[in-house]
Amino acid sequence: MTKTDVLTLAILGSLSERPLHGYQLRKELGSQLGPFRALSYGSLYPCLKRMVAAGLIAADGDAGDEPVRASASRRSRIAYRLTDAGKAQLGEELASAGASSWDDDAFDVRFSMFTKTDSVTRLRILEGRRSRLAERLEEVSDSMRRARDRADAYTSELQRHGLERVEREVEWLDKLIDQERSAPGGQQPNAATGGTTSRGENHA
Amino acid sequence: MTKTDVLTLAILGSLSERPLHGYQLRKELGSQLGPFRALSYGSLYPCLKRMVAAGLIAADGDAGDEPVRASASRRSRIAYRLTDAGKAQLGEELASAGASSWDDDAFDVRFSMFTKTDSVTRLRILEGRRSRLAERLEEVSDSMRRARDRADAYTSELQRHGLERVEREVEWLDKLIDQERSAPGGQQPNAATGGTTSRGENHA
DNA sequence: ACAAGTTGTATCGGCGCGATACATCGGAAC
DNA sequence: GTTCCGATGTATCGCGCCGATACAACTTGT
Repeated sequence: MTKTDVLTLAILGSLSERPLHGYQLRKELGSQLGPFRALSYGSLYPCLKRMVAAGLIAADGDAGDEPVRASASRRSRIAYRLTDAGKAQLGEELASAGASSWDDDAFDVRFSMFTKTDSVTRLRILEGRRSRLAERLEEVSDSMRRARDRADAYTSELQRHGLERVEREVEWLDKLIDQERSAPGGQQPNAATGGTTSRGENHA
Repeated sequence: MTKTDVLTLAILGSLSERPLHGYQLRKELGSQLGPFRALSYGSLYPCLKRMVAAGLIAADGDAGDEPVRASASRRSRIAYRLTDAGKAQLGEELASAGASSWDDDAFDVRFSMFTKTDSVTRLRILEGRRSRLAERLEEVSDSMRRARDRADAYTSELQRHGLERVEREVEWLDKLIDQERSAPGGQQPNAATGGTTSRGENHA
């Protein structure tokens, strides 16, 4: 119920913009989350099926993507669109900020949908992610201290590098948290939507 | 045959030091590759079974780990040790430097076993990894250039950060490659260990 | 006109993960 | 002294994800 898996959430997000079929969806998500971690069809299509079965999305015969070439026998394609249940689920998910929002695999997805998220939730997720990373920092340095002599130079170097990588991400998050605090409304370079965002309770 | 999967390789490496049972193995590997990506029993035990079936390892009744408390009914544990076939497989794998040595998930494992690897192979793996990362760099900047206006600020920021991360790793590799070139014998980063490191056939 | 590449949907086997279960042992609490 | 908790230890189940693969129709280059 409350356990929307990451891929489902990502698809929900993409389809909220416009209907898409599988192939497009894959490209979209692939480049959204960086070209690495490109999602495979072996996960996509089964996931779409699950979502249809769950009533979150519906399959239309075709996507209204290319207004040109109206008649003739179009290549077979299946366009998916959000149902009301899907929209509801997405909204619910976007408003939430639990541990599942800052796990390794989930954080990127949530972050890439931040324009659809209100400022308070954004901040909560950013901070949650930061504290998760801080835990890791502890674990790694502990582990390095403990293994001081036992570990060979290459293993140590690997750990050192891993530690550094996490430290960098913490710095990145700190920067983002700062920005979010100083401009909670939804201030983005090229999104001039003067919308519904802040009402009442924001600002910690 | 030639397709040794990553977990198998990691286990082969750990067991080459001394016999271990599952629980120890998990800790060992977990801290070797950083405390994150802690390997689960749901993969470990099945993998051990596969390896036994393949003849790479053998199961003894007990590990000779704690010389104290000789008698009595020891807790049930199964110590695994490498067979000759396992040693051969490990040796073969360590001498090889194919694409499977610098994939995302495999590289760390190979790197953490570098003390067991000769200098020429080390350099090949390091350079292979570097060029893989260089490809990614290209892909990401392409993707960012292409999505210039379409992407919202958060998605762009995510991509920018991803790019930076890859750049950092390339720098790290460059440093390592430099060190490896200037001290091919078995010299390690900052290890003043005049100790146990190289014995036997080092230096190609 | 024909080949080659791109778009598009779909499944299969296998593996890794999280959850879970169940036993034993050491030590701390009371 | 006994009771209970947490670490040690082995094992399995379901399920999601991946890589490989197959197949079909459209598009473009030559």
